[in-house]
This record gives sequence, structure tokens and C-alpha cells, in this order.
Amino acid sequence: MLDDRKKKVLKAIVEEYINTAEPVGSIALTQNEDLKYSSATIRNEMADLEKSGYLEKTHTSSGRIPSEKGYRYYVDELLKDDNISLEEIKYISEKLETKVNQIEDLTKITTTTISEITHYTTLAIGPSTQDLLIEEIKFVLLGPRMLMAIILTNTGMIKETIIKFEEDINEKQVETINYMFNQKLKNQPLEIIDVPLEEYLINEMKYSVKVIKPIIEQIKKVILQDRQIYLEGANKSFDLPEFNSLTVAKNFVNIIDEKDLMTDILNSGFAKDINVYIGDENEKEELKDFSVITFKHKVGDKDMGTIGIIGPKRMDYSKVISVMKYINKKLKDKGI
Amino acid sequence: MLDDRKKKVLKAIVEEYINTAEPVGSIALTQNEDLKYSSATIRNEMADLEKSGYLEKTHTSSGRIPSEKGYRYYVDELLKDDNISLEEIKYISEKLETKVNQIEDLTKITTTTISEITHYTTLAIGPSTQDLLIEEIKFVLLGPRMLMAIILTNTGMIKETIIKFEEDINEKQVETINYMFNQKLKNQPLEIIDVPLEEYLINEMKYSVKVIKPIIEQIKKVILQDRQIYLEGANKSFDLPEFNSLTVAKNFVNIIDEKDLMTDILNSGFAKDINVYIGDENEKEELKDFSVITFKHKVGDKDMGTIGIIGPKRMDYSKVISVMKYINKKLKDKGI
DNA sequence: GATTAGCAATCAGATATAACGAGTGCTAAA
DNA sequence: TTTAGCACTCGTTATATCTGATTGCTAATC
Repeated sequence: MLDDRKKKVLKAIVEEYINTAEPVGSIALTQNEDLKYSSATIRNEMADLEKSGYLEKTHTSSGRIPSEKGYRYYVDELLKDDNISLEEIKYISEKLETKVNQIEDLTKITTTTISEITHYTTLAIGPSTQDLLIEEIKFVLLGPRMLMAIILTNTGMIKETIIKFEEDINEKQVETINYMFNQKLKNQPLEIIDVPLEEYLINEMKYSVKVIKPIIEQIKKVILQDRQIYLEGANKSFDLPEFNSLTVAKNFVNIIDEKDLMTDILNSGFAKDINVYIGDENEKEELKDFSVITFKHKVGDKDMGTIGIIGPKRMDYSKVISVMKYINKKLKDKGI
Repeated sequence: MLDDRKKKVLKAIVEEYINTAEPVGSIALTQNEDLKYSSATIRNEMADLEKSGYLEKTHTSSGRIPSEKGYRYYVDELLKDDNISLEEIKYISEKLETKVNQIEDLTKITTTTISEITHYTTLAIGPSTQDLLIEEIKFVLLGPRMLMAIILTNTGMIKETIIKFEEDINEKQVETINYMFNQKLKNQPLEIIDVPLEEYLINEMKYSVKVIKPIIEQIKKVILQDRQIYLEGANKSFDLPEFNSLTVAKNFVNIIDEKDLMTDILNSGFAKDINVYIGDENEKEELKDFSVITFKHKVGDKDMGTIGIIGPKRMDYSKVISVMKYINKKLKDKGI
């Protein structure tokens, strides 16, 4: 669609604007290696690119800034996605090799690493419990009226919760509970833990509602409970010039303060490996002035949740996407 | 020290300024019920109060604002600490009666409640593990090379962690581990889990270093690990006029982004039930433009950690202190 | 002696005006 | 097709002026 020179002009403007946060003028562009033309020629191209909607002006006599369409074209067609240095590769590798006992800890490490390398605010959410199968469930008596349930899933995730009772229970009972639950739950999806199961177990076993009901309720709660959200480098955004606007700064704090919103951000559509939402492309009204880049990460082939970056539309897409691609690959290759 | 009328003037200025965030002039004060004097009289009193350091001017012909000394006097001598409405009492009571299975969940609920009622940013940290005694430690085999350790403390706190091994272990071994650890750890402080214990157990038991060492290491880690920090209502601060200053806003984000700093804030001196640090009174340089109010909360007589509010020096001390006092009492009375 | 009315002096903040300059669009020449 | 040239635009910055809230002080009053 765009001829070669127009592509070069657009690319140069996007990258210059990402670097400087200042509207880019025709004379500045003549400095560019790839654009050995006079400023007048560049100006004509810029006017064309504006007519086709790739560029915008902040006012009649200002330089140009990319429109959302411009950023989109840049992301889809023009950027380098291997924009990552040897030092960065080394740093990431070291970080990802940290030994962890619980696989979830790796999400936190990855989130921090991404934020450190890209200098953007990074968020992450743990894996969804949907599609998980129960591998085993263990009950441990912690006191006469206190039981711990430990659920092991087929992906190696471990969830545990404490259950309190209004009457005493003994080891013998726990053994039966252990047996019955495992009998019924092995290789079932987590969602099976619900009212019908409760009724079945109450009928089947001789124990009262007062024993079975709290177990089911509490396990259900821990399965459905808000997934852990990680947030790193919120302050990094405040070093960016767009955060000199109080409205932008305030919007941003509202976003990161709202866990539900962050969950939604991280859970929205996943067509590709790495998903880029620029400004209005975001479903959420609150994000229309920001860009969001997310990717679902897996360790080996185990789903580990989603990591995302939120920053200004003038984001260094090339750097962020390169880093995410590299990390994505690195984690996939990783044994656990 | 201050005569009665000066106290009234100071109190009126502090409270008016807390309400409006605007310097208070002598004419405005004549509206006050308690100050039926002419503006000239008030002016003279204000000049005196400024000379003694309780008030400040933003410029020669502006109204007065309280100095830190003024706030301090207000907090120590003038404020009402039962400034809490029936609706608020009802709301708090309801919230605090929420059933929780783990006592830590109560800290989160309390934090949210305080933030909702005061409209200030609220932070909290879980209890210190110092002084805790081990009541019991349980080991559960989750896989051939995976063990869960569950530590019960004398305060009802439960910590659990997963330990991975490089060689298989069996139920028989776990039983021995269970026995030996409990033998050695019951009613001991958590800190006992360290290298000397490791050496003792390796000598005493026939198991290799490869079994004992990971257990000790991982338990030690979970005990020493950063205590959970709760943060609520960060965005609420951004509704305050002082956050229109970019410097203030940025400082604030830096504070709440820095977990270590927040931990330090919540761990600093605890002379009284409720501790108020106004501006420069804060140990941390970063907080010199803010006020911090903290209190250690207990459920029954069990230490639950510390909750704090961070806001502008122009904070509604009366409301915050009243709410904290009430919650403090309510939690102390609470059975678990 | 304490209180108050009156008034000049002060100064932040709002409003108005002018000068500056980066950058554009367009025309005509190369 | 490219480029030089130039009038024009408009945000930004600097400067001056005006406004109004508030003070400090003096002298009159209670």
C-alpha cells in the first residue's frame, strides 16, 4: 500500500517520536541516513501520510506525530522484533535460571525482569484454574477443629487452604475424607468441587453437613479466589514526559489501583503469541490513552498466566516485543 | 502555654485548612462560633501564633497555614479523638465481623475498611515472626521428590512451604523427619531453624545432607521472607489538591512502589498505641512532605502486624485517629 | 488595657499584549 | 520529480498591567 519511501518516512517519524516525545519536523528527518532528500520532499510525503491517516499534527504548524493507525502499521509492518542486546540476553537468562520451589515464583521474577529491562510498568496474573485437573487432594489435621486441604493439579500447581469446623473431627474421619474425596475427584476438573458433590458426599458418608459443607465451601473459595496479581515498576511510568499531565498520571494510578481492571486487561483476547493494543484498540475506556502489550507465558507447555506491559502509546514497541519474544522462547525451552 | 483564645484560633485555622486546603484569613475566622471577635483581634492573635512558630504564611499577604509545630500541637492538645459517626461505627463493625479462615485475611479487610472510611491511602504489614514459638510442624509428602512443611505457631499463624529434593524420599522417611523435627522444635522460637539444627539433625538421623539441607533452607526462607504488604486506595491520594503538584505525586508513587520503604515506615518506633509522624518527624527523607499515622493491631492479644495511613500533612488527624482508636479497640475485643 | 475600625502596602494569580521561532503549505524554478 | 524560497500559522515565552484578598499598623473606641 505505502511505497518504500513513505514507509521509511513513517518508520523514521515513529522511532524519532518514541525517542524524543516531541513532534517530528521535516528538517529533522533529513538527518536520517535513509532519507537523503530535501526537507520539501519529506514534507510532501508527510502531507500524504497525514492524508492517509498515518500521521497527525498537534496544531497547524507543528511537526507530525504518529496516529494510532501509524503506530499500528509500524507494529505490523515496520518494526524489528530482535531489538535486544547481548547484555540484555545475558541478564534475562541469569534471572530466569533462578531456582524456585513453586512455579508461581517464576512469574514474579519474570515480571520484575521485564520491567527492569524495558523500564515500563509491568503486570502479571497467575494461571487460570480453568482446564486444570485435580491430580490429588490431601487433608492434614492441624488441630481438633482445623484441617488443611492441599490440592495438586496436573500442571504442578499446588493450592492449599485451611478449613475450620464447629465440631471436633479426628484422624479416623480425616482418613475417610481423604479416601472419599480422592475417589471422587481424581482427574476431574477443579470445578467439580461444588454443591452436587457436597450432596453426594453427605449422602454417601455418615458425616454431618457440618463437616462436609465447610470443606467444599472453602476449597471452592480458594479455587475461585482472585488470582494473584503482580505489579512492578509503577514509578517507572512517572519518569515519562506524558505523565507530566495530571490527567494521565491520575488515570494511570486509577488503573493500577483497580485489581479487577488489571485482571480484565490481562485476560482480554489472545489471538497471537504477543498481543499489542494501541490506545483505542483497548477494550477498556480507561486505557484509551495507553498502549498495552501482553503475552501468555508457558513454562515448558504448562500455562503460567499472562504478563503485560502498560505504557504510553509512544511506547518502544520494538524493544518490548523483542524482549517478550525472547523471554517467551526461553521459558518454553525451560524444564521445570 | 497558649492561652485559651490562641488555642481556639489555632484549632480553627488547622481545621479550616484541613477542610479547604486554602490559607486561612482573619475575616474567614470571624465566622467561627467560638471566635466572636473582630478580624483585627484575630489578626493580632495570628501574628502572635506565627511568632511562636505555630503558623506560617505562604507569602507576605496571604492567610496562614499551620506549621508542623502547629499540627503537632493540634494533634497533642486540641483534637477530638472520638470523631466518628454512628454510620461509620456500624460499617466498621460489620466489616470486622466477616468470617475468615486465616487470621491474616483480617488484616486485609481492616486495611480496606480504614481506607474506605478515611479516604486516605492505607498500608499494612503482617505480623513479625520474631517472638513466635513453633507449636507444631507437619510434613506431607506431595510427590516422590516433593514435600510440604506446615508450621503452626503459638499465635495461630500457619506458614507452609514446598520443598523439592534431588533424590526420592518415602513415607517412612517423612515419618522420621516429622518425629525428629517436632522433637527438636516444639515450643522453640522460629529462629531455631538454622544451620546448627541442620548439623545436629544430619548427625542424629541417618539421612543424607541432600534431604535435611533443603528442608532447613526452605523453611528458613519462608520464615524470613518479606512480610506481606497490603496497599489500599493509592488512587484516593490523587484526589487531594496537594497531588496537583507533579513532584508530590511522583514522590508518592515512588514511596508506594518501594516495598522496603513501606516496610520501614510500618516498622518505625512504637511508643504509643497510635503514632503520628508529621512531615519532618518522619525518619525517611522521602516522607518529609507527608504525614504518617500507624498503629500495631492485635486480635485478642495476638500481634497482627501494623497498619498505617499515609497522606498530606494537611491530614484529617481527628478522623483518622478516631477511626484507628475504634478499630483498635474492636479488634482487641474480638475473639478469633 | 483590650478591642476594633480604617487604610496603605504587599503580592500571587489572572488577564492582556507583544515578540519569537519552529514548522508548514504552496509556488515556481531546477 | 525534486527542491529552493517565502508567506503564514500558531504554540510558547516573556513582559507588563490589573485585581483582590489579606496583612500590619495606627489611631480611635469600649
